Amino acid sequence: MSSKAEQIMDEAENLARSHGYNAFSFRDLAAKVGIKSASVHYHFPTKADLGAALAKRYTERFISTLNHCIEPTDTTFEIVQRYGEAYYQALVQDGRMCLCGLFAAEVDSLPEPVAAEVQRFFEANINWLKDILRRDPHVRSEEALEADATFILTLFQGAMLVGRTMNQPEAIHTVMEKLRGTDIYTSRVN
Amino acid sequence: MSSKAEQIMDEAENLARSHGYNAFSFRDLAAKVGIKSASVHYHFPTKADLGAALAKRYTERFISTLNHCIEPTDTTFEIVQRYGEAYYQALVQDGRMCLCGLFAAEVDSLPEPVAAEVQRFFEANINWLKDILRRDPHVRSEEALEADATFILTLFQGAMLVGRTMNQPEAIHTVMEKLRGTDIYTSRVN
DNA sequence: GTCTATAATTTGATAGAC
DNA sequence: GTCTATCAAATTATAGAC
Repeated sequence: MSSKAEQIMDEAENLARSHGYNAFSFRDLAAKVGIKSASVHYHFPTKADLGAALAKRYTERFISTLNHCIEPTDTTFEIVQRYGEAYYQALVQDGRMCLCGLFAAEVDSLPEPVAAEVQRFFEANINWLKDILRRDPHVRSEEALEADATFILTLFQGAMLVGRTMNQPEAIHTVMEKLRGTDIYTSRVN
Repeated sequence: MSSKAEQIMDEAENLARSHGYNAFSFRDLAAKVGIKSASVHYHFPTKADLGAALAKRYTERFISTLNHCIEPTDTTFEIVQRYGEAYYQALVQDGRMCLCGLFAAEVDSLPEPVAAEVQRFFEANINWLKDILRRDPHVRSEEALEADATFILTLFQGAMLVGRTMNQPEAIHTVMEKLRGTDIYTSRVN
């Protein structure tokens, strides 16, 4: 991947995380990068190609970031708090949505390859959360793991959506605090 | 409001709840209704007018539906279950999103009057939930009311978003069940 | 209220020069 | 790799006849 392609993806991600897939054009994007729209097509033949590449890179980076901030001694509680904090930082640093959360809303009008990547993002999140919960001394059934992971994912996706719309990013911290009052942290130390 | 305008809104709502605001056109809509796009402009001068009218009607109907399915003897638990069930039914009956949840994702590319209506939808939901929680024998501070209402709203919005994307509407029931394991239902009877 | 016709703009995409 | 030039299609919206 050339550095120019990455630069294009960086700007495209900014636009997509603000306006969504349907509301940014190759011309908007080219203007941000400082090239012409025909040059964008050289790197990404179609908009679907670009969209799928964006969602894939976003997923890989998101999961990678999560993996890099857990220590073997961390409690489930601490890790899930950091998971929520990742959403908060993504929202508050530049006021932008989760790329795949936003794409998910548009899923019915997304080219199929892009929609598939968005599904993979959610799957990857569920699997990551299940792995974290599996480390927990409290043994859960497979269904309980799935349910707990789904609960955490949907809660933060919703909080991000509502928090951005209402210009209240703190909504993410609000639900993070309320999450303490659930049975998710059965083995919580403090 | 003429019956034709309502018919236009009905079809527009179907399209918008599938594809979002940016991915449906007056031509798509006119074709569904069986008229020409110029005739749609007669009823709604601009797309922003239509979008705002859609969001406003949706909010009023959503809150009205909620109000019509509570009985004085209902417990907080029962009412919040029905609140979640409203999301489930909206998703499973026709596979479509909450109109304002979808619009919320697009908020940065929405005409300002439409964005304002979407904010009002969330505000109305928070206020409705706070009123329900206030009936509860368990006394809460104003901040606790706000936090609990935000928690419930964001959870179901997120579950709807993820559930539709993954073709798993049951995700809403999953989080509904997990919601029982929180301190939201402090005064729950059963 | 609905139509035809059309304006003005934007969109995703391609051909071909450099 | 990037450009100019251009295309075909779609978009929001308006004017004016019926």
